[in-house]
Amino acid sequence: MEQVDPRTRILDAAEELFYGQGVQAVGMDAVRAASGLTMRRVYQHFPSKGDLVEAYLRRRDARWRAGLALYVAQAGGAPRDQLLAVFDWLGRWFAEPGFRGCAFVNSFGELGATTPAVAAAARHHKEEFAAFLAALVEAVGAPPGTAVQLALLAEGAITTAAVHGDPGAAADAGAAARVLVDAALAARG
Amino acid sequence: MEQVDPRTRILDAAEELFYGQGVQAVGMDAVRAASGLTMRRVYQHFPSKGDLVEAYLRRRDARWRAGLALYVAQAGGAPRDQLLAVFDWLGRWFAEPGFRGCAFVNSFGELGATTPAVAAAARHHKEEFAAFLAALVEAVGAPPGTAVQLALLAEGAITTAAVHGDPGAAADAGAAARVLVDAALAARG
DNA sequence: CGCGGGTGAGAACGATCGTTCTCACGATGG
DNA sequence: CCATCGTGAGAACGATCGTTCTCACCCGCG
Repeated sequence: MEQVDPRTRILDAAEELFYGQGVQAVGMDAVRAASGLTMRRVYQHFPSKGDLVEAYLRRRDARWRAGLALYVAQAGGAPRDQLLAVFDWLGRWFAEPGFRGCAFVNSFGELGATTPAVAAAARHHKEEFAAFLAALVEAVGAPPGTAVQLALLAEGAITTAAVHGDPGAAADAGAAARVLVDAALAARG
Repeated sequence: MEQVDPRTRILDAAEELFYGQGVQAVGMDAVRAASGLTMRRVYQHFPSKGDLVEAYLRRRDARWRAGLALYVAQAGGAPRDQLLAVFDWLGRWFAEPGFRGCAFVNSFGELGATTPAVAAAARHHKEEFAAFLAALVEAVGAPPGTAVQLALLAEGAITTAAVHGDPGAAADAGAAARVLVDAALAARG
């Protein structure tokens, strides 16, 4: 029935478990069981748990940013609408079942101090997101500093929504973003 | 020489280790060694690691909020200056050696899904911080929604400063906060 | 003096983890 | 038909973890 290639099945299982419970809380045997494969096959594709963690973060980064970019692009309209669509997208993400905050922030807190690759993955993910915002902000015609501020809002919304279990943080952040963007545009004249 | 009471020594050791490396990455024996006590004494004060983790989070929450409140109170001046002093204080915290983000967010990511007490501690910490901000915002005369927005900025600054190792996030958040507060006052004006 | 209770120091225990190995089996090629 | 190789299934291994136990020792009280 499931003809998905083994690597994908392992990554799917790892992502669900690592994200949902934390990396250290999940044993390799749980990943094996959830993937429906044998231990041998798992280690054949990922020689160590560290490799699996890195692959999990890499794939999640790519998917997350692609999903955001797609949503924003389809939001179409004026650059300003695209910018604010970022916060709509966050709100949808927050409302998904099993949402538990940013996988990179969570991994960073758990392993960042001891596993440089995890810290680097988190930094990379946040840099890419900041660059994405910066491009949108530039299209709007606001100064780069505004992009940094919007990134802080988005970051805070992710964490707040996770801890409080309240997707409404996205709307709060979006409202603040609108004020900041308009203020920056007005100041620039 | 060290006549500090054992409980404090254990909590000091636990805080440094748990915060610096993550809770799961630190074994009870490391806490024992860092506290300079025996295993028996450690378990005498904290019957399980979970108890120690909860005590660590409780004490850190109290200290963190007391430090913030003290700084803001001493900043004196107009309510608006007190509000912005919050971000000064964050900047000083970010610049401290060993800063590694919010202990509660880190613990939440690591254990929140499996340990309800940790999730509750994180929620409580954030609620108290939000309430603190709300009081300052009310004193300024801005609407409550502004406090929520400032909380998102602060939250985002903490995470961003941690992941990028850049204390400048506090200044960025402070600048955004000033804009939001002034805009809210002008709108209410 | 003797003895009971608490202590220090660390070994021991059982569970769990990441990783590797065993071994019977099934497909493949000569 | 037989030798070979890779596989599935899971046991095994060594390390580490949280927690408890052992035991020699020291204290104050009879």
